[in-house]
Amino acid sequence: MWPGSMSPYCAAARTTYNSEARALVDQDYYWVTSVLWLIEGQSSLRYGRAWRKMTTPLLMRQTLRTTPKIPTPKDDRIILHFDYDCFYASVFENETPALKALPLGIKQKSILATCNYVARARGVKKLMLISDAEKICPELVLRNGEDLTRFRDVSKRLWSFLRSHSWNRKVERLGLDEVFLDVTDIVEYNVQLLNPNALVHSFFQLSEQDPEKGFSFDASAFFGCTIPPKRPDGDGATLGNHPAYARLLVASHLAGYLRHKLEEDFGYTSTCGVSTNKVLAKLAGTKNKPKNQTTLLNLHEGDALAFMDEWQIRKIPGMGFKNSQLVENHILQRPSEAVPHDHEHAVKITTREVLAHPGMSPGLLEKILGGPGTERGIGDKVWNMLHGVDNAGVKEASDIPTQISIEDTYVTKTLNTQAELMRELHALARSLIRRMRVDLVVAEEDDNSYPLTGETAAQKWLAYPKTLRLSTRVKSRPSVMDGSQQAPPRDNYYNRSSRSSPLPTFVFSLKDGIDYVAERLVNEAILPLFRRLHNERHNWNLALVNICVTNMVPTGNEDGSVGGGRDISKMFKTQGAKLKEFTVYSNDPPAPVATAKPNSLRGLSNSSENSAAVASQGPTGDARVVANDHDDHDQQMEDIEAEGTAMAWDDDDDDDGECRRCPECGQRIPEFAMSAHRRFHALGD
DNA sequence: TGGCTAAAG
DNA sequence: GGTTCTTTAGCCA
Repeated sequence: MWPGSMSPYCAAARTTYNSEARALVDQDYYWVTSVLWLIEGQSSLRYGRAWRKMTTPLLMRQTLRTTPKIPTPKDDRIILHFDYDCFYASVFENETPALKALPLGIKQKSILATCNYVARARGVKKLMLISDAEKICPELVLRNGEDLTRFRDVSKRLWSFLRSHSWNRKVERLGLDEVFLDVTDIVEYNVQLLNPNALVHSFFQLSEQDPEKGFSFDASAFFGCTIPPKRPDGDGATLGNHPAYARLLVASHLAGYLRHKLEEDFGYTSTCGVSTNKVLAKLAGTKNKPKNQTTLLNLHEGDALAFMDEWQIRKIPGMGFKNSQLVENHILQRPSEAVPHDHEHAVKITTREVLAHPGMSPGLLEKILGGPGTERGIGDKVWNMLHGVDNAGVKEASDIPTQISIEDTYVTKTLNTQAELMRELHALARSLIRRMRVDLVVAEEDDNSYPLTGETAAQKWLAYPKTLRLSTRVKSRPSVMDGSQQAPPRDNYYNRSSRSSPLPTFVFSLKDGIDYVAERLVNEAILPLFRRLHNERHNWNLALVNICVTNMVPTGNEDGSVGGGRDISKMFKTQGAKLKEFTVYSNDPPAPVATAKPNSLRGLSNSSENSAAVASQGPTGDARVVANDHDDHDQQMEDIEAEGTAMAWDDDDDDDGECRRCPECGQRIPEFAMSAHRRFHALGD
């Protein structure tokens, strides 16, 4: 298969790109002089160039005027893109293997979030209405996927596995079911290891230290599919004469191995794309789904472009609905009002058509897509993407999410009463605290360094979120009053409004139960925010409530997370300062006569367990400072309870004066919250 | 900080 | 009859 005349791979693998410089004159591109190229700052001595052939002087003038720059492909990286096959469905199938043989759909409220391939074979599609799906496939087995916990857990496990095979920690998760890996280093290392005389019996070393750790593979062929399909007789590029070829080939085997392990060890089949940047890897992967992989052989200038040509621009990651439609409207010379704007109108146009459009250039794209409020440099970015050039790096793995949020929608039955609100707020707050403890707390390995915790299972926070945010969305009521044609504003994502405040530090106490912390969070922080959003005491018509913690301050530790936050006592001091602001703010509107204290937790907060231990695990070990600070906060919180909360539903109070003692916990509960409170007891955890 | 938009799965 | 639940990122004032 390999001509004997080819040079040894080891030498070839070290060949620089200079030796690969080539001109592609046989495509209908423009000629641009290299001088022009240099003037434009696009010079590249390392890479070959695509020369665009100009056929007419007119075109030449046009080209020189608009100077479309053909982006320089940077193909010195190797990127893998993993996509777990119908992930949500697979999670349920792994829990209950009998489901594998049945058509399975995962629902979220009234829509089908996803379904397995058995269901797809019967015509069921993702994002269908449940009612439609059941019509098409009455035997469809449905599972509820509104609670994402199980998916998050599995996603994290699979991600950790992939991460454990990375040398550079560049392992980026996209959603729950996709992962990018930059494997340039590990692949390059293994290319050097290839023995040209024994390709069939190659060994892939997964560890630089331990040469035994790895797997055998056959380097005489690609693993999985390739684009273009590899002809058995070869097509010129070989392991010996093309470095990118060797890297992609070796990478295809790594991808195959990782996919195999994901399936064997975890039970998840996946699809993988192998290429030199994120966009290409992701697109390549979609060519053979499910349970397969595809390596894009973009070995020569123009290969990436040829690959991109066929794609509808809407399918290119990063090209969303809005931008695709703007481009299509321009190409088809269609006024933007001409297309139905309400529903997602399919954008059909392909990369080829866009690039063939007269005068197309980064500048023109900037004109089409740019403007106030839009991303700067969008023209260049899209232009590059259409050429298969994507310089975005794979982000380094971080254990710390930038934000944790939890929300629920109330589409059929909006929230209107305080009881309903309290019930939902408590439920959301409990989920949030649970999530914070799962995602932000880790076991502390070194137990003697924290004698002050006095706890058996030493745990600590990876990061402390500083900010709490509450967002709501109200469902617009059809206006009965005016018969005008004015359509009511659409109830969409963007009709949210939000308020934020510092996150009280008691949420970091791991000693207290979730319910207790959640209850306090609702009463002491979320309700005040709610009142800043809604003056009315009821009839808000809430269609959505979201609570979110963000603004993470890493505690700074061994795990490679970005530094800062070393000194925890300092961190709590800042929080203290913030909390003072908070207190002031809460009192800012002249506090009304506090006749009653709705939601007061005084009964509970007097109990001795309540004192503290917030951050007793702080790495500084400065217990005194921390504890003092915390006491401060407690005091402030008491203040807020006494005044802030009472202020909250201020003015004309007719019913909030009455509080009753809960027979179960003895807490004083305002009348309106009593039913919610009882349910709270009934639910247990 | 908060509003708003866009995109992703 | 019905569009879920998030996360990230960017611009603007």
